[in-house]
Amino acid sequence: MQTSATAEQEAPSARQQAVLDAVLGLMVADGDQLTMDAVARRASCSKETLYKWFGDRDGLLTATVRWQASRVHAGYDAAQVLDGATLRERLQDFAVTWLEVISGPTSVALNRIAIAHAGSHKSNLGGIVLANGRFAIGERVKPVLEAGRAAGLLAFADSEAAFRTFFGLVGRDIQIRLLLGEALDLDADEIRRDAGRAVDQFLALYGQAKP
Amino acid sequence: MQTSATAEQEAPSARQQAVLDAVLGLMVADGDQLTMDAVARRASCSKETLYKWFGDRDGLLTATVRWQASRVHAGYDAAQVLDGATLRERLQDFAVTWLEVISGPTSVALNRIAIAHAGSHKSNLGGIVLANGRFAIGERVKPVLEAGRAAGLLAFADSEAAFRTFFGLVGRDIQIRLLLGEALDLDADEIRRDAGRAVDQFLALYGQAKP
DNA sequence: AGCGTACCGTACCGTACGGTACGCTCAGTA
DNA sequence: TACTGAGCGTACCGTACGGTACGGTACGCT
Repeated sequence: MQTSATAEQEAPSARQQAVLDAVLGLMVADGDQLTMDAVARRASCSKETLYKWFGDRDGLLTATVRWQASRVHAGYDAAQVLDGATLRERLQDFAVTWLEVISGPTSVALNRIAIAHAGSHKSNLGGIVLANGRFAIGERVKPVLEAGRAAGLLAFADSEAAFRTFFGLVGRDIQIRLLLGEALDLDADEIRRDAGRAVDQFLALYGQAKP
Repeated sequence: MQTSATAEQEAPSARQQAVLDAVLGLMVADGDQLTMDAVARRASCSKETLYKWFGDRDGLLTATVRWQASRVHAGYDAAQVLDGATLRERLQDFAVTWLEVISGPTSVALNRIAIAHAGSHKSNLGGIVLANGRFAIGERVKPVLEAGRAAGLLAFADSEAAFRTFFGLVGRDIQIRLLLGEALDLDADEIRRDAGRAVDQFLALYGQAKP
């Protein structure tokens, strides 16, 4: 039996990671040049090895998406008691991180691939990207919101709905514009300002003065 | 000289429109079955005619995007003096329309194609989609916002920034989730509720009691 | 009637790409 | 040294698809 890094959920070996990085590199460099030949050439490996490791093209893409996803997750530090400044800071961090992710070339390229794939329903990259992007951050933000509510700093009924508003205030039209090819490069300063504005707006909508 | 519906900006003939509708139908039905053969078959026309009319595959796609765009635009009724109820109503209309558009299968399919295309930079469908989607609605909403400000109902410095916030509050995570393949069908009721919530939030952020 | 034009249907061509086969090298092992 | 297996490079196969060519038909126009 060969070592498929797709069917089973084994972590890819170092060599395999290098291959997946090559795939990411190609995606970023030129989205539609993403052929098995090109991958093999760039990764200096043989196509046969690619097929042995990843099964087929879809398996390679899936493994790549998972590999990238595995790098994005940071620690889930559970929030304890919050004061207003800490809450603001935590939200600001999330907003900055999210804006950095979605405006990064890797994320743009990966989302393009996954979206193109979502049209033809085989092996849903879209689901994986959603699970590790939009939903993963939701699961990380919602506890913070709930801690904020527990501390009397926020008021909302449904944390999912509150998070979605936060998401909208942070992302606005940025992701769709990038995906559709607009240049639009955000520097760190602009991201910080954007994140700050989003947090201010969110707190204006959901915050309440501590009684 | 042949009648190219691409190079020049002539409106497509009725027959050509039928062809473009066939393309849209194929896009919606099965995104990656979008081959020139399939289009010709579905439109009951010959491939040669397709090439004569649209130049090449890209030209056909471009014409299709333009054709769909030409159908979305509604009238630009200039806003005069606004009272609070009218402003809210206008914003609600925009929000409902926008949500209907982005959640429609045609929009999803078209955006998928355009986004996939945006990876490989030839003939930017992405630009056309942006111009006729995100930016077109921006140009329609901003005058309303400015009229609202003129009437003392809204307060903001930058109408573009205010619009982007509105855009984020309305769209939130819906478009990206749909593009990535989540099922997520919104019925008319949910859209109306969503739009209402977004407008409430927007007014909470930017509204001001009339002095 | 004769001719041109527009178009349909279909056959065809070239190429790019997913997937496979095979020979070669080289490290590890006994 | 001989054997094994992993993996590189390359050649190869089949097919799908973009694009072209061509015969046939319907409909003007003169």
